[in-house]
Amino acid sequence: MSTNAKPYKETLNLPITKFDMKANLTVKEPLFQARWANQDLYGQIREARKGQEMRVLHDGPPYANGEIHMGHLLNKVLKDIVVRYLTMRGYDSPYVPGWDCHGLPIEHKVAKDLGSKAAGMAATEIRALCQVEAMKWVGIQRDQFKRLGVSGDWDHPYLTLDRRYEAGILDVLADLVEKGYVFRQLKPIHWDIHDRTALAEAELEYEEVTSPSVFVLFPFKTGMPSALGDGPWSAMIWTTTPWTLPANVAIAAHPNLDYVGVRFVDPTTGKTIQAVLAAALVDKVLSLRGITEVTEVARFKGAELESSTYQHVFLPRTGRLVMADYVSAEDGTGLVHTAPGHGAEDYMTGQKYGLPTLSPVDATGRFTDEAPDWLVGKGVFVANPEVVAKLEELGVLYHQMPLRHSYPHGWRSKKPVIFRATAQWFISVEHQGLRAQTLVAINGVRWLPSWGKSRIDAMVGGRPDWCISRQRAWGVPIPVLTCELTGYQHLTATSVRFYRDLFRNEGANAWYSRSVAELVPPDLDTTKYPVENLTKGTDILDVWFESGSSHRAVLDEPTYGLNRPAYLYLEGSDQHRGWFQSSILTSVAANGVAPFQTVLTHGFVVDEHGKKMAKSGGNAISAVKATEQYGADVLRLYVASMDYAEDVRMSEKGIKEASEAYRKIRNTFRYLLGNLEDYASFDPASFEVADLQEIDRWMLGQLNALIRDVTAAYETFDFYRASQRIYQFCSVDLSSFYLDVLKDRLYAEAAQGAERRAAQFVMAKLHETLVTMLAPIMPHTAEEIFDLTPRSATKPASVHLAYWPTPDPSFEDAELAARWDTLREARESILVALEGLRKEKEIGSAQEAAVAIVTSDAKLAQLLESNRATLLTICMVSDLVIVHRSGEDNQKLTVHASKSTHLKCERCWNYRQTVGGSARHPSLCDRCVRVLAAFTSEA
RNA sequence: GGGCGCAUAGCUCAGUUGGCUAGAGCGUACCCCUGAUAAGGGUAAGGUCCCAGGUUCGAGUCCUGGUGCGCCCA
Repeated sequence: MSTNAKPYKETLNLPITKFDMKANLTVKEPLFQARWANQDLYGQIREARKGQEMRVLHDGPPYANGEIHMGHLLNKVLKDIVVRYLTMRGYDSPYVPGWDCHGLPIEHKVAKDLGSKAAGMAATEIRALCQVEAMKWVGIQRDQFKRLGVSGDWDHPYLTLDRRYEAGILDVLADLVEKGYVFRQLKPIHWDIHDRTALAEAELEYEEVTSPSVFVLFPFKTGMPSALGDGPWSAMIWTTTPWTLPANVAIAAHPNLDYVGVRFVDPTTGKTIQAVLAAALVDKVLSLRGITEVTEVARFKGAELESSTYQHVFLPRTGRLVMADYVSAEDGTGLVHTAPGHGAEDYMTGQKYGLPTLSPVDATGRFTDEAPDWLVGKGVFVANPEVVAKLEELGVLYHQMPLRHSYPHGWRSKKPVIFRATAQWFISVEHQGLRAQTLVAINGVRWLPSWGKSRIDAMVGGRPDWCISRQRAWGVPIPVLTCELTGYQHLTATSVRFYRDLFRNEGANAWYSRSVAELVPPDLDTTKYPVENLTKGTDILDVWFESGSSHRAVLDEPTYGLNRPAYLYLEGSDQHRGWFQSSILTSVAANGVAPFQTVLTHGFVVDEHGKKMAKSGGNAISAVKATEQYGADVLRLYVASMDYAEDVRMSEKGIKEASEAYRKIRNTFRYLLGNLEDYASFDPASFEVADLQEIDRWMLGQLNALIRDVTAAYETFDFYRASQRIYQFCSVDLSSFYLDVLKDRLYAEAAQGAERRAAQFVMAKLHETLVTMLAPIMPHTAEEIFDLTPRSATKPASVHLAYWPTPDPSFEDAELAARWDTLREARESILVALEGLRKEKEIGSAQEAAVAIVTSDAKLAQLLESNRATLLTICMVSDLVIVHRSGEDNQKLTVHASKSTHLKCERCWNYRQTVGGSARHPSLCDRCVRVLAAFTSEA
């Protein structure tokens, strides 16, 4: 008999499964995706949840340009996890992905490809090329998002270039026009005087140039700080753009900086000069002309200058001193020449103080007749020396010198650009208290993390009016007709709605392709403004206005089947300034309420050192390549394992660690499936709960706790808590404990016996629960597992149609759980003792050992004694005795382990006293003899 | 320069209202098993809790100031 160990092995119930240990995700995932597409799983889910409470995660549209990167992956995977979870919880949670298709980067790309040809092309032609470019990337990104396993209505996404969407944008605009939010105002923008075109920040290239820098004395008129005493005093300003002096209306100082009034003698003219400038810059400025003798007359804070006025040096204009935080004592004089028509900061300050925005310069960079006579018709750069000469002539030029500095140039013309004020369209944030209303609406939204609220609060609270016009071709036109004779501009709610309907039928291209006569809206009086005098506006809307209108264009659009307000907006934290803000502003202005109930933000993907991940930085991991190499489920598990509220660190090492975690989870399922292979034929209705052993009940109690914890984590979008909890459960509670302990029962007991069936009952529960709770994170693997799940007749067609698990109250047992804590502690001590024996080469497996526990704690001894059989089982040792020694002071237990003196059962490998008790099976223990007897009779 | 954040073992995370001899899993090292086997089990080592002050009997936890990193703005 000693030679036929093999036949005994064949009487064991060893695991069998078709579920491969090797995931092979890169091959399998596309197959599952194809299958889901074929069976229209997304449609099935919609159908299954029809009529249930709706929870819409409204997709923020990524820009249709370039391949997806890790930031996209993070964002889309988080969204998909949310949507899948909500669906399993029974909500109707549709997901309509979108793309932001208009805007500068695409137009810029097209213009670059066209080169010099672009100049002569019609807007319609450029727009057609832009559309092709945008749609190309929509296609590419869509495939890449789908490859990540993101579930949604990919065949019907929303596109901002879609006719319906364009109409939606104008619908919002019409509301805002109707309510009086939209107005026109001058604003300085970057202007290329060579190409006669407006430029965006992204179209500027900075190059070194030499400019004439001048120090100019502007005489104070009134309100100077009293410490200065009697005048005359001058404010000394410094500028590198003398040509902007005709537009000077103010001088800016920093309120907290120290300023001084100094008296010195001009070494050339011998005249005494009294000038005010920043205290920190006096020595530097005077040394420019070698002046060493100086008297400080007074010293004061910049704030004291606020009420003073001055006389413009060559214009009959009184300017005023204003306060600005951007003023520094780094260079210049600490007093900044301010021309709101010729600078971005100047403009902001001008808005704050209600200063006029002067810009007496035409599109070619020549002074208009609003400028002084001696400048009219001259180009601004040509005029620089003339302005300097004039200053000198007037005796207000303290000093001049050439300065080498970086200056913006047009990307195409390569020529220096200027700031020039042009009329732009704005949305007033003060009109009808829009700012205040928005702040109230912000207060009613749930911001996650909570600091998101203070962030957007500060941004909305401090933002200026919203400039919504752009001088570009690729976007939705601001549909305004201008009468060239009178200058009248027609933009009314009626006209905008007229174009809305037109765009809905023909798209925004109609504005460019149709004649003016065809575009006359019903409320425009052509007797007053004859058609021949009308021209079409060439401005388009800011793309943030476009995407910010998605609550109207998408959520309110019946064809998408969504609703408003959205349950959730989920984007990176940069969108507090971007989409969240543009959305809530337009929504509050148009509808009076926020478009979302909850706003969840995530951080940015950074590298392993916490540095930003950038293509140019050489530290970027390609999302597309990583997916091809590791599989979407691994990356999804990786994303789900990190707290995205902060920056998300991603590295090759991290992905490898995620792969290991994935394999551990996968193997746990493989083991569950391997032992459930014959469970399909088992009727669970015939199962007696009473057959469950104590460890099984304990396990089901643990599973309840797991369900509760994981559900709570999903509810608060803390997926990392969920995935880590599940992972540790698989590793600690299952693999290294419960499933390990279960082996003896699963393998050695009778296949159909109550002992093994009880174990399988628990394993089936574990399997079913875990696969459901993991499905949002690893949808492909979950489906693969679900396919192989026993009792396939009653289960849904896909795990993604299943419902979220709930704890089973019948397995709540606090007494049992507490007792098991003690038992597991005892087990820990026993394992340490076994390791000692192993080191001494006394034993290999635990089964070879016999253990004695000694304790002076009577209660503990009693508890252990009454659970002796259980403890024996969970430690997998062959023998166990508990000794209570009352005299000793070892309160804790002591473990004595030794090699078992029993013989090894050839079938179950336990060392038992009963081995040899059967004549028929002399190498087996009594249990195996009993099982074999039944086995034989069954067969 | 300003606003909003973040900083605990190699990695990912725990550490309620200040009481910690700072925990978990993974990874690592070593060992066992060979009936989950490109698997499984065990044991162990690993931290001046970013730095410097302060409050307190006591601070990873509170305050102040730095440093580094991210987003947004200038």
